[in-house]
Amino acid sequence: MGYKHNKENILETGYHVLRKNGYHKVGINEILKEAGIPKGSFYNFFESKEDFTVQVIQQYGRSNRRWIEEFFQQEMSPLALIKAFYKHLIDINEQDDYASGCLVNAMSNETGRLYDKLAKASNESFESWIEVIAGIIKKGQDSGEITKEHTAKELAEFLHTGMYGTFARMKVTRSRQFMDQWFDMSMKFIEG
Amino acid sequence: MGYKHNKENILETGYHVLRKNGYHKVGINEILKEAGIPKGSFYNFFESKEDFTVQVIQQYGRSNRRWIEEFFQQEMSPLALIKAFYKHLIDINEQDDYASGCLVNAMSNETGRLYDKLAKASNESFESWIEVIAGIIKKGQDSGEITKEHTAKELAEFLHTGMYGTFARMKVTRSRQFMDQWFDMSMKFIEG
DNA sequence: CTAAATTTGTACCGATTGGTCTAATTGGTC
DNA sequence: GACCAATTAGACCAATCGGTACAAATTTAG
Repeated sequence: MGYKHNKENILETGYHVLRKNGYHKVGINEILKEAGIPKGSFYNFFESKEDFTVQVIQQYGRSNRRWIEEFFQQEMSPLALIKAFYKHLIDINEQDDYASGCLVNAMSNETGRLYDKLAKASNESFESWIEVIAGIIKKGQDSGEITKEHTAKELAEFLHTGMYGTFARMKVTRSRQFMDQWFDMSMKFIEG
Repeated sequence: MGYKHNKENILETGYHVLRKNGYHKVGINEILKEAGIPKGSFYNFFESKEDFTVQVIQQYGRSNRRWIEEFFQQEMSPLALIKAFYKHLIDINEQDDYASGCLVNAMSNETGRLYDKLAKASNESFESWIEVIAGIIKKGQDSGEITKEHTAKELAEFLHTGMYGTFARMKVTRSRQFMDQWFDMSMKFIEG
């Protein structure tokens, strides 16, 4: 049967709260209230706020990797897949009213140099996504759609960190203008 | 003669503390202690923590713009200036042990969608820098060194937001590897 | 059915948060 | 020297911070 609460639901709630507000703005009590659990349960499952956040990042890292893999199953050419992928991410941020960006980008910027465990978790999630994206880019290089001037991994990192950079602009301008502009320029870049 | 403390020094202290730790991690007391001033003086000069941070961003925005303008006074071709500029920024971050990145990037990501005044200040600082960088890029386009495939402003924004994106990676990997990689790819991009 | 183990719920902890208040002091101007 | 405004100093505030303690409730194992 299991008990009343379970880790996965708390982590899911934590993901939403942390993605929107960042690490230091959010208190444990806010997560408890949002998830509807008492403090005793939280500290039964998690050692500390930092340990909790590490697990939030890890769970999101895994589920987002699965999502990316599924996205790339669609019947399109590698270049078309990459374009559809990043266009879709921009759309998601627009629907979110430019409120959050990516949890890993937010955690990396805010806590990456402050807490080793959060840095490690953020880095591992990022790298696991890059693996998948680089895989598709490699296919595009083999078919001649994508430039061979740089390795597939370099191109994947260039694209994904480039998008992260636009999140800062997106949040202060509350607009997708810079993301669209980045998209056009970046896609031109990888086409060679 | 003036009184014991002055706004500029407090703002300067605030810049260092906020750049390293972000907005929500830092308490007023930490800034007071670091700047060596009592709370009464702080709230004599500033209405609130948010008002203080706005002024920190504004003062840094102005002084950094002056610094960029001076940097571009050096006797080099526009393309060489752009390269020297971004290489220098990477060097600065290495000397800082990858601890901080850029205040405006940090504030934009952490607070851009949370506080209107901080978003406005961050945006204005960023745009004032882009103006100067785009000016040099324009000269490079006129002399044929830099691609005309995109406008000078678009290229400047692409470069600067791209660098911001690598700050997230820099902070979690504590390395300049990604910044160097970004530099090589971006400079190839603007050369056309 | 009982005993052990786990989870739940809440009261509580010292420390810190952003901010207020007021009295004393300082500086510039008649 | 007198006067007033600005500055300085720090005690104080309620609210919240991350975390602990522990008893009660519940589930699982034998």
